Amino acid sequence: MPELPEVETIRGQLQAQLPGTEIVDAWTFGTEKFFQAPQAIGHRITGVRRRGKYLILDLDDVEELIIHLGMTGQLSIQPTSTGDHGTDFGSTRRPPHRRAEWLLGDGRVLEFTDIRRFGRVAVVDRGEHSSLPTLASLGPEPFDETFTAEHLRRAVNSSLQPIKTQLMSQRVVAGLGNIYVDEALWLAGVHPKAKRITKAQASALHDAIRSVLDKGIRNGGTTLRDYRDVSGGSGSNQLQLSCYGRAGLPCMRCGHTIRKTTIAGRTTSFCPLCQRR
DNA sequence: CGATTTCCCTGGCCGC
DNA sequence: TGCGGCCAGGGAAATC
Repeated sequence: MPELPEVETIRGQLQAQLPGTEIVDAWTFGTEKFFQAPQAIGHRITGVRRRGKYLILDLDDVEELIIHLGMTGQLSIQPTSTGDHGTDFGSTRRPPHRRAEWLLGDGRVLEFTDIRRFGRVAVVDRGEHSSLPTLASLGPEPFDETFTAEHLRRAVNSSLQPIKTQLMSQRVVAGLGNIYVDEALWLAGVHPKAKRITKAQASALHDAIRSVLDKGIRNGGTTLRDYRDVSGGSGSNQLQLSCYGRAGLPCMRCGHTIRKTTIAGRTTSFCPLCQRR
């Protein structure tokens, strides 16, 4: 369940290791979500950016290799010296959930493993995101100056959908998923089914969103089950969660029992006392 | 066009 | 021990 903090952690590690290297070969699992991986062959990686939960590897500043990790996607970089790969890259035996690999000019291999195949790989002209509708209509980055409390209030109040549904849509603000939405709403004291928020609530929620994401990044992400960084390491933010996954347990602020409900098809935890409608 | 629903996937876990 | 059933959930497509 990589959300913004997990993807940002990975982005930083890739940015430290990839720029300047050329992609000289590629392999793909072959199904629709991954088959574009070889289109990156022949390009040099010039930088690694992130938009929401999407990783964007700039290719010669004219194309982009876009990787979404979905629910269980993991990236790793292996040196050739491990002997992991044979001399014939194309016919190397691979683990069962490997979805794509990119052979780099210096012999290293960028590997994409994704058990449940909710991830996705795309190669597009720079900035051409129409084939990825969510990316194309993504809201502002939460740490960008264009993401303000007023933007948040206006966007939320312009729709009749519950606030959690809106925050999950990626259109109001980019990068939040189930974990950090529950954390932010709890921290701000806003009910997940609220349909209108006051200026004071918008301000509190704006700050809470930045706060929980910043904390997540500083903790190297939340590892509940599958998430690992590029080195295979776990994050530690799962030890710092205040609300997500705590249904039935006492609220860490007021002691009332955290309740569980379903919103937009997603399990939602909240404190009925701290987060009133 | 916006809102709602369904589907994609597999491993882990629970109860019998 | 084995197995059916359920759950996790981001995003895209289909439907309303």
